[in-house]
Amino acid sequence: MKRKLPSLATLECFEAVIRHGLVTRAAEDLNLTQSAVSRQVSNLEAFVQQPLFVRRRKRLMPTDAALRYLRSVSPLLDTLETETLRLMSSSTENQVLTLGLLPTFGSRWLMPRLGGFTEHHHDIQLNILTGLTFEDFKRANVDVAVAYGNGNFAGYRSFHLMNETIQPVISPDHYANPDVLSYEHLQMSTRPSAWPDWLAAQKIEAMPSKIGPTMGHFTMMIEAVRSGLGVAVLPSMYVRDDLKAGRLLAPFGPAVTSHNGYYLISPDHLANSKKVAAFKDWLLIEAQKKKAD
Amino acid sequence: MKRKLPSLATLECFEAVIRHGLVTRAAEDLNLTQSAVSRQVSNLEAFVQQPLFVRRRKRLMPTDAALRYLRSVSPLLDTLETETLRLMSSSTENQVLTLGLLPTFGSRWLMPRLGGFTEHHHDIQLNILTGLTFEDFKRANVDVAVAYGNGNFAGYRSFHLMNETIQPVISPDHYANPDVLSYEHLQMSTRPSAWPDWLAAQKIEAMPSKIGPTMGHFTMMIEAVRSGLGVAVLPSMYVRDDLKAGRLLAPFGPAVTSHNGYYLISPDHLANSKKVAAFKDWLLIEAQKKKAD
DNA sequence: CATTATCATGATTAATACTCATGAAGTGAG
DNA sequence: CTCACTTCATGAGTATTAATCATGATAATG
Repeated sequence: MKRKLPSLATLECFEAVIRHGLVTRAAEDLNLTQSAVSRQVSNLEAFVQQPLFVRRRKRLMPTDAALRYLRSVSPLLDTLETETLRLMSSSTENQVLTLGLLPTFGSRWLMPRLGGFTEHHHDIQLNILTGLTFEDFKRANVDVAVAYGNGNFAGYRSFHLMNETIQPVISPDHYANPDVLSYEHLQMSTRPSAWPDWLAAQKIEAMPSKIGPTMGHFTMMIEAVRSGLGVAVLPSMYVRDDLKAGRLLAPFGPAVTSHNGYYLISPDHLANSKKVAAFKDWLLIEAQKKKAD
Repeated sequence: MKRKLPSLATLECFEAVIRHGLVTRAAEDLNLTQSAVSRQVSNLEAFVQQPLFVRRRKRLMPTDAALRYLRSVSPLLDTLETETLRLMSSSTENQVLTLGLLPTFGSRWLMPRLGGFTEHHHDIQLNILTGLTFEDFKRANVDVAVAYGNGNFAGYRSFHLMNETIQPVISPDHYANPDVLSYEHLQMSTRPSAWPDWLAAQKIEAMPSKIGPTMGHFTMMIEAVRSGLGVAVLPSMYVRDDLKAGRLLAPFGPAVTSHNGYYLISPDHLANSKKVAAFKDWLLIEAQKKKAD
C-alpha cells in the first residue's frame, strides 16, 4: 500500500526556505535555481491543499502549521539520511562523521569554513544534520555537534569554541524612546535568559511594559523587529550585517557576553575516536582564528 | 545543504518487496508493474553501492543489512505520512484514522476486507501504518491498531478479534523422523512462546536437540523451513496455503490455540471517538463473520 | 530616480519513474 | 520428461516530475 507523501525534493526545498527565510538563499544552499525552489514550495502547498506561507513584501513567512510540520519532518529526514549513510558505510572504507549544527550558526559561521576540513580529510564523509537543541542532537545520534549552552551536556564531552555576545536591537523606523523598557520585549525560545542577562548587566531591575511573543527562528525574529513589533535581544553575530547596513539599531547599550556559548560536543564513548578527534582538532584551530580576528 | 537520500518511490518498493517476499506481489500492492519494482530495487542497490538481496530461485532474500535498514526506515516513512496527513486534516473536513497493522495479518486478512469499511465511511480517510509490536504502534501515535498479545495493553482499550492457532511445520523433502525433538527448532521473535506452548499442549517435557536461529519475518521463516533448516511453530493462518499445496507438512501433532491472540486496540482517550467507534464496530462484525466461516 | 533584489510563472529541457515486451530460469502438474 | 505457468531482469519506449531560462511585477536601497 503506497503512502501519501510529498517528494523529498519538495520537502527539502520547503525546509530550506524556512531555514533561510529567502527563496533565493534556499536555492543557493541547495544548488538549485530560485525558480525550482519557488515551484516546489507551491507544489507542497498544492499537495497539502493549504497555504504554508504568508506572502509579505517579497518574503515568505511560514504559517504556524508549516512550522509545526517542519519541526516533525526535518528530524525524520535527518535520521533517514543517517541510516542511509550508515548502510552505505557498512560497505565502504570511508568513515562517516555525523555532525549536528545549529541552523544559523551552521550557515553563517561554519559552512563557509567547512571546505577547509573536507580538503584535508578525504577519508571522512560528513553527514550534516541541523537541530535547535542538545536534545535534537542526542535523538539523532550525532557523532559530534556544535551546541549552544553552558558547557554541561550530560553524557557528552564538550570543548569550548566561542562566547556569544547579545544586545537589544530595534528598527530605525520605530525607534523613538531611549528607554528600552518602554517597548514590547520579543522573546527567543532558544535564548530564554537573553533579556534577564542583558538587563542585569546594565543594572536595570525594572520590568518591561510588555512581554512580547516567543519565536524560535532568528530570521523571523529579525523580520519582526524590523516590522516594529518590538525589541529583541539577539546574538551580535547574527545582527552584525543588519546593524552595519542600518536596517537595525542598537541604541540601548553595549553588547554583553552571555553566560552561554558555543561548544563542540561528542558522546563520551565516541570522543576519542579518530574521526571525532580529527574534526575537533580542526575546529578548535578555526575557532582560535576567529578569536584572533 | 541537500541530503543524500534515495527517493521515496525507491524506498517504498524496497519495503514492499521485503514485506511480500515477491517482486510481483509487491508490485500488485503498489499498483505498479513488476518491472518498475525490480528496477527500483536495483536503483537502491546502486545508490547504496551494495547488494541488498540474495537472488535465489527467482526470489529475493534480504540481507541482514537490508533488514536493519528497513527496520529503521519504515517507521520514518510512517511518521512522515502521519504528519503530512495531520497537516492536511487541519484544513479539511475529513477525519483521518491512523490504523496500525501487523504486516502479515494486515496483508492476508484485513486488506482484502478493508474496502468494505471505506465504502461505507467516505468521511474517514485511513492512514495505514505497519508495525511488529505494540511498542511500534504506541510510538507512531496510532488511533487504532490490530495488535498481537494477551489483551493487556497499558493505556489502551482492547477488543478481542480472534485467537491464533499454532503448529510445527516442516518441509516434505526433509521430513524423515516423526520425533519433533530431533530437528532444529527455528524461533520466531514475534512468537517467543510458540515452541513452549505447543510442546506443553502435547505434554512433551524434553528439550529439542538444537535451538535454531531467530527470525522476525514469517515469509523468511517459511522459506527457511522449506529449505530444510529445521522446524518452526507458525500460526496456522499463515501456513494454510502451503499445507494445502503440500509445500509444507504438519506431521507432528495438531494445531493448538495459543495463549495470545489478535486484538483491536485504541488509546484510552480516543477509544470513544466517532471514527474509532466506527472502525471498531465494523471490524468486530468482520471478525464474527470469520468465526462463522 | 535608477539600480538591484526578490518571487511567480510561461515555455522549454533534463531527469526520473514507469510500462510493454521479451528472454532466461524456476515451479508444479500430468 | 514435457508443458504451462510463474518469476525476475533488462532493452526500448512513454509518461511524469524536476529543473532551467527568461521575463515581468513588485519591493528595497542608495
